[in-house]
Amino acid sequence: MSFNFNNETPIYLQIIEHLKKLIISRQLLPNQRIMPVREMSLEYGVNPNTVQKALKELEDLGLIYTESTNGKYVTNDENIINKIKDETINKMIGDFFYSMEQIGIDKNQTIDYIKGNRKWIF
Amino acid sequence: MSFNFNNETPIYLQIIEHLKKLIISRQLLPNQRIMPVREMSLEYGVNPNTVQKALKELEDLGLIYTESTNGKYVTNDENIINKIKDETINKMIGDFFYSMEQIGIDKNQTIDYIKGNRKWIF
Amino acid sequence: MSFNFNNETPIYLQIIEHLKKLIISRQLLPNQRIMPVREMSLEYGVNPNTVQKALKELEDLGLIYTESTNGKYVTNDENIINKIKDETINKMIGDFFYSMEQIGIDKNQTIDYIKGNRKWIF
Amino acid sequence: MSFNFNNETPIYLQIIEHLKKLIISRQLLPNQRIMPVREMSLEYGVNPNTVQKALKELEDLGLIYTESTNGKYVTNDENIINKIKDETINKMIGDFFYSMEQIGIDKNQTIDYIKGNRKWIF
DNA sequence: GTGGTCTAGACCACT
DNA sequence: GTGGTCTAGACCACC
Repeated sequence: MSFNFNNETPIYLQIIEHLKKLIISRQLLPNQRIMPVREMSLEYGVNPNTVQKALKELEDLGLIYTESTNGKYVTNDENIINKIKDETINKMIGDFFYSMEQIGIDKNQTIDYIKGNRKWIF
Repeated sequence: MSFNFNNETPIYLQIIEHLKKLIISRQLLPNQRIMPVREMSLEYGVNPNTVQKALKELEDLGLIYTESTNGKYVTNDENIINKIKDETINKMIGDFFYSMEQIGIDKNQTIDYIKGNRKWIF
Repeated sequence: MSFNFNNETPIYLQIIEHLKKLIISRQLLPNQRIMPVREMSLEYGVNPNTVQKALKELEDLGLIYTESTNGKYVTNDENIINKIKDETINKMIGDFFYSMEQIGIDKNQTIDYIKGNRKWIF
Repeated sequence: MSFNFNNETPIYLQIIEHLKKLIISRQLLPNQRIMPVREMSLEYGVNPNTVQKALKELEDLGLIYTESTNGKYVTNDENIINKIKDETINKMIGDFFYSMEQIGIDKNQTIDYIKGNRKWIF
């Protein structure tokens, strides 16, 4: 895995977001074992404590659970996953509308663009 | 004006993007005079050369023009403004869809979210 | 390389014109590596930033491209080179006719001189 | 008269070239009285001595003559005028061919361009 | 070692 | 006071 952090956001938050995305996009499945902290810290190229801090928060969120001495696993609580997924999606959509409003495109116009009533290329 | 730069992107590019948004959102109107380079550098808290570099690129883009010894002005060429606006919108929409795909939401699902066939809060 | 700049034209523009000539006259070939910025600045006897500015504009023109951390190279796009070459030739011919008109020789007379219907020495 | 000097060439030489052009292009006619030195120095915005030096050289060339106390006049010797005109034309044509050779266009190709066997726009 | 960015500060031309 | 150019020198990311 190659990974680039940006400098503005604390690294542990970036790791949280990254693992969140892996879980809600089903690249990490419920009850799947998560890579050990030490290994993950090597992958990310950061201090194990930083990874530990990120995993702690993910566990607080309920996205992972710890089987003591056996490692950490993705939750099998689909409700939690879907809740986080919805929150993530809502945030992304909200940010998107906000960005569009920043350049003078209101919500209805944005929806028009998306629905193709207005043309665009990408 | 208070302004926070992030560390990942060159300052002059952030200035370009900021001024671009002001122009395409009509917060700066065609033929409107732009703040002098030195003054703008104080506002942004950066070196005048950095502002100069950003404004030079905006002039290359055709978004501003210079009246020598008098100052710089927003272009009165609506076509240019609209072209840049469209490009900006397309990029934002493209980035948005890409981010959604990153968490496993394909384009059609994204459109469903936007159109409200799926619920969300923001 | 010894080089004399004149005082009327900005140095970076003179560097641009010089490199342009080297490229369109095939003294610098497509994909040929260009001297590093720092070294070139020593050759020209100017500040590296000045060279940087010139090379940036040549890149904007499409005459050179950058391989990040490796150096800068002449474009391999023959169309660009020929386009710039044509523009340069047209400008030189236009300037020449204009100069001749300044001393009362119109275009047809100039062509007569060139074709040798009128004699001259050089 | 508005006049811009460049910084590379001595001003008196630029004045010489300017007056030469006026004479050989027949904007100043044989036996026509030339503007007094003091007046001309005001027109050019330079020191009268500088104008004086230029006129002295033009007189050495035979392009003007002095009627003591009455002023200076353009020569009525058409041979001199034509000789200088030819020299000027030859120099301009030579310079032009040289510039073209600088970008890899030899004399025959240049003539082709001029005669229109090759296309150009201006 | 490579290009790229940025600062601090100077000087110039123009008006 | 305006934009534009230039220098000297620093730091960064990339490999």
